[in-house]
Amino acid sequence: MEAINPELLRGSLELMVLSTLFGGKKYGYLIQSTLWESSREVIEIKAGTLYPILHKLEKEGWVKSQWENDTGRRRKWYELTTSGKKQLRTRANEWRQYVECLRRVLGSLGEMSPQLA
Amino acid sequence: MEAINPELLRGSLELMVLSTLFGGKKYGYLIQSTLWESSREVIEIKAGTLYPILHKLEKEGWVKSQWENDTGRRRKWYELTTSGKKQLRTRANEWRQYVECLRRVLGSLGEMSPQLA
DNA sequence: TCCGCATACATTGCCGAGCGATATATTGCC
DNA sequence: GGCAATATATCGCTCGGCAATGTATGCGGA
Repeated sequence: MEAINPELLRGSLELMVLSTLFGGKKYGYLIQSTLWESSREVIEIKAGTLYPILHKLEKEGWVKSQWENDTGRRRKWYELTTSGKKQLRTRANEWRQYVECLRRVLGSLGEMSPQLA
Repeated sequence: MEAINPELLRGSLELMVLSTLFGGKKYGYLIQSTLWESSREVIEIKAGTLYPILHKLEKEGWVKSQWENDTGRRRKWYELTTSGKKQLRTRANEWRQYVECLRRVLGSLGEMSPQLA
């Protein structure tokens, strides 16, 4: 018995952050609001979750950051690195595989009384 | 800003166990192997995870159990209750909504170099 | 016969994700 | 002047999942 990467049984927030940065360079607070909107007001990543994730992503070399000093607001801009894009591709594929897997496991529920919501 | 049930950001193992029991009455070890097969050798729920889940599901009233005393092997059979079926329906819908949500968030990745795996 | 493996259930303790709470500082509006 | 929104950061808690461990039985092969 061998199994899938157990990491993605747990959260997919890192994936979402990486994905959001794929849309272009962003700072923390902007990542929060972008994610909130792209998920149609569903995913509300908390500050206490987001910043530690960003620090980790940087430590792993998947993003690089730069402080903005010119304008008034103090902002730290994050950008995907090459290895970050690779990581994103990997994670996205793992996610798709996991979804497909769950689809199979839940397959038999098709016959369940199909009450939506 | 309001958000979805944060529980399913975490694991979906309870959902999988409930779903497996929808296929009929089963004992712990059989749930493990059924899940393993229905997921095509991907989901390997560990004993240290499964049994605490089953105890919790019973405590919540979503399953009921009965010890098998006739045959040699000592087995505890679990069965979905009515409220358990309702719970399963709810959880399955939450899962589908979450998947749809992620699909939207990852939507922009469609243009990413489409290397499979 | 008996050793080892699969079966079968259970509990304890650890790890780590996500979050609430809190802290700090600035901008903009009423 | 005061309050909300913006912006980043850290600490400590909770809880899911799992490795490790314990116990016990049935079965096949050497």
